[in-house]
Amino acid sequence: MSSPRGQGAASATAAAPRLSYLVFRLERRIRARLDQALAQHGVTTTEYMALSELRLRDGASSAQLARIAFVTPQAMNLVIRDLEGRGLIRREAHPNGGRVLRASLSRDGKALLRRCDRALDEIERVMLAALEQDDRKNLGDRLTECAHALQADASTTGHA
Amino acid sequence: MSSPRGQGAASATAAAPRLSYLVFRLERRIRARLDQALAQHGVTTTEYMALSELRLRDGASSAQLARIAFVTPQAMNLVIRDLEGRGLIRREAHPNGGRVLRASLSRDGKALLRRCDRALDEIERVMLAALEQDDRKNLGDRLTECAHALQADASTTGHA
DNA sequence: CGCATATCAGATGAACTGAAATAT
DNA sequence: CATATTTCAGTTTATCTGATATGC
Repeated sequence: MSSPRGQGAASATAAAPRLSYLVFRLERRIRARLDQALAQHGVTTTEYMALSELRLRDGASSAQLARIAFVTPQAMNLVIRDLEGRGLIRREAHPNGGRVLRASLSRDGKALLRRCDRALDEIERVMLAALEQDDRKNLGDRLTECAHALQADASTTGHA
Repeated sequence: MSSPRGQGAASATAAAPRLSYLVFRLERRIRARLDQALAQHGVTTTEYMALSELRLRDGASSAQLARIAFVTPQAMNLVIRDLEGRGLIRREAHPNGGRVLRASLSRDGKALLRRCDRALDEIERVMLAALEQDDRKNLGDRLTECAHALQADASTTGHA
């Protein structure tokens, strides 16, 4: 692959990459590095995501987190119970009753989350080197808007 | 500092979500819908990504695609050979020799890719409903910059 | 021979489906 | 009883690691 192929005016590619494709590709890139970095802290990326979500929604139940993350309650439960067993989160019965267990970050969990954040910050430092501060905020806002649009809209897909 | 907005003391949330986290979350949302949509065309999201990458880099080898996607050559080879068996791509020996097999989209592959694109466009229509045209282009450009920063920089990880 | 590609084979992990127990 | 959460058990799928063959 040493010779630069003469595609000519190939820049005008027939089909532009979809935004989703760009999201997938970037996710793959970040994940490859994050997996490696988090392993040094004894956490998987999935666990880190669960902990992060718990920071945003303290007291969420396993079932709630599952819906947020678009996985089955069983899958999330495995993660949550494991995190609990390692003392990174705590769970207590919901005041309103039911079988609901409200999960929240423990002291150790918060500390670990901070360490993971720093590892991720280092990755993002490289990733965002070329972006101005305004661009970063803008990027975050757009990503959030997109995620919300897909979350709220489950009805439009084909729900009666 | 074009504006005195700053985080101030107002929305001084404990910890702002990292951009990577927003990327992960959005990827999860898109994927949940895309998996379902693509299944109707008999394609997995991984396969769709491989086909899309092949559209951008016609004639790439399986090993090349693996590096781009950050997976092992074995994993990519399984996908590629399966796609070949289904007549969606074709492979031919590299003119320069070696064992390299240059892969390219077949007629059926291109047609399928178009159908998948349309399914994805429908998802993106919902996802991007709130974004102006300029925002979309900007979002795409930023995502691309980020991905490139992480691709080229594999060496910087350990050094300064 | 060294190196890269392609491919065969087994091992692993993270998700899923199904079913059961608990609690209002 | 109906519903929702949690949890147990088995299964599938997609990846990985290891090893082998081929071709400069």
